Amino acid sequence: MARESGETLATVNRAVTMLEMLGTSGPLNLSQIADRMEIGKATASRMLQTLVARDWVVRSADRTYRLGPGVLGLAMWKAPQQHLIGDLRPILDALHDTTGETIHLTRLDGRYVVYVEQIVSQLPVRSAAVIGARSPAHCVSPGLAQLSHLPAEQLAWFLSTPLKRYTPASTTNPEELRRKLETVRERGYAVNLGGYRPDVGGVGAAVVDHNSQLVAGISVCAPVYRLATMDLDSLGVLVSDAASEASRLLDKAASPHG
Amino acid sequence: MARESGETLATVNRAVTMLEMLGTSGPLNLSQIADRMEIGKATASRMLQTLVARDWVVRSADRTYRLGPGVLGLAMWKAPQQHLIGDLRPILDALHDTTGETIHLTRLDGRYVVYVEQIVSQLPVRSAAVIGARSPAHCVSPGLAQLSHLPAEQLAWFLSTPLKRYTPASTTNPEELRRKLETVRERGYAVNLGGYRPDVGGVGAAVVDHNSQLVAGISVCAPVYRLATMDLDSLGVLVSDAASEASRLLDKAASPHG
DNA sequence: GAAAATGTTCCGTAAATCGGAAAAAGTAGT
DNA sequence: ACTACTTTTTCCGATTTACGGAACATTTTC
Repeated sequence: MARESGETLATVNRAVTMLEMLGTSGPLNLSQIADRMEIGKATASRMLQTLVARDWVVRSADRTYRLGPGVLGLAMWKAPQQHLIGDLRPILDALHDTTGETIHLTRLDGRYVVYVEQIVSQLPVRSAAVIGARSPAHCVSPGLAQLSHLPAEQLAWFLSTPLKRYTPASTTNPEELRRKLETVRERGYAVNLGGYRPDVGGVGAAVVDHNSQLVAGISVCAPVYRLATMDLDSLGVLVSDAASEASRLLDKAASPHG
Repeated sequence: MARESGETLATVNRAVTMLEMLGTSGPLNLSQIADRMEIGKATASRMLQTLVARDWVVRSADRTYRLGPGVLGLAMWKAPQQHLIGDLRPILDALHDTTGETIHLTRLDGRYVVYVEQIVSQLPVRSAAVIGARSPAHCVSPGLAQLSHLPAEQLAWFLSTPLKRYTPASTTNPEELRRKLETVRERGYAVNLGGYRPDVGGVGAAVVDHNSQLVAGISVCAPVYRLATMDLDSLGVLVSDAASEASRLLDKAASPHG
């Protein structure tokens, strides 16, 4: 074989081909896989054993193979999240440039928001989260923004279980929270002033897809003392516009596949 | 290295490790990846190039790598496909029992149909496809049935590029094909007699969802000599009814999730 | 139970892959 | 624009790995 630059790894290519085949055509048995890939059964057997050992492929009792939780976990959770971050990064950057504050991208997870991505303020006093960390959705601006887009049944469930108090500014009355969320929904953004950490606040808005399904939250997060000096309406419009822009961007990214 | 049975392929293991790492900790640059995996940078570079070439990894302008649409695609294929086959299997079975011929479930993919599922005839002479294989949409009955449900712009695109001839029975004139598709649309089923393989034909109909969006094609496929002995109108109605039943079933299956 | 089909292990050997070093490309600071 | 530094890519000798045919083992079918 000629040694050319840019050649790709044959074994890796074979593994990718096998996984893609199982994805489009699985379940398949060993002979079918070997035939379609035009490789020896011994070769196919070894590769399948390797992928089975890693839970990337599962073998059933009927001796057929299909994709396993290892790769499906990547495909269904990890890859979409990375795409979300990658696609939305320019919008987060722009919002950070405009405000100079810490920007968060979050997703709603049960009763919490999870911090998926952040751009940290360079100001001397700033607020920052840990990626992967969680905050109670009803106490922070990105949570409120996302809750305001929940389908009614899901919101009813959320409001039916006790709302914990973290600070004097936490909202713990379900009816009060419901009214608050209606305001957030109409206005397009949510404000939190010390609802979870007494000295931390933010302004957040929800990113929804073309079916109005909730995708994520974008928020500007800052020390309360600095938020108090800002025109919160203007900031809210800024964040809400960023979220709308994100929604459009996600639509554009999705539609070529239609 | 000792040659032991049950050893797994080192290169495949490295690729799996890399992809999992990108999923968990991505985006990462080449040096980070090489350090964490304790492999040479040259090795990491080659593997990343391979995965980038297959769209399983994408490289950003900032020289970081993250999971790509290829991995994402595994989930997209897997989820809708599994659902589709499972739900429609009883309808395919019934059609096979009634006709005794080979039944195909296909999806339109660009200018081709892809064979997603099949039930093979037990008659001594039969037609069969390979799951995952493709046939040109304009030359086979499930393709014609699905093309007849394409939105106008997509059909215009399809007709604007040359229609390849595979046999004397292939339709290669765009206006002729357009008229044919109008007939198919009105009638509810398509007939192919040797348009792709000279001795193979079929009768197909399209499965559409509640928004009249194209989902799949169902077809009865048989040797031409046997099709010639059948009442093609009756068969067409049978297939068209099966496709309608499939559409109803998919609606029912879809609405609890709404 | 026998035959056929399918899958696994063994082993010689060709092919593939490795990593260090050199070359190329990219970034940051002045 | 230039320079220094960092990161990535390419080259190539050498080693390792992975290949497939054949033998063997297991499972399925009649």
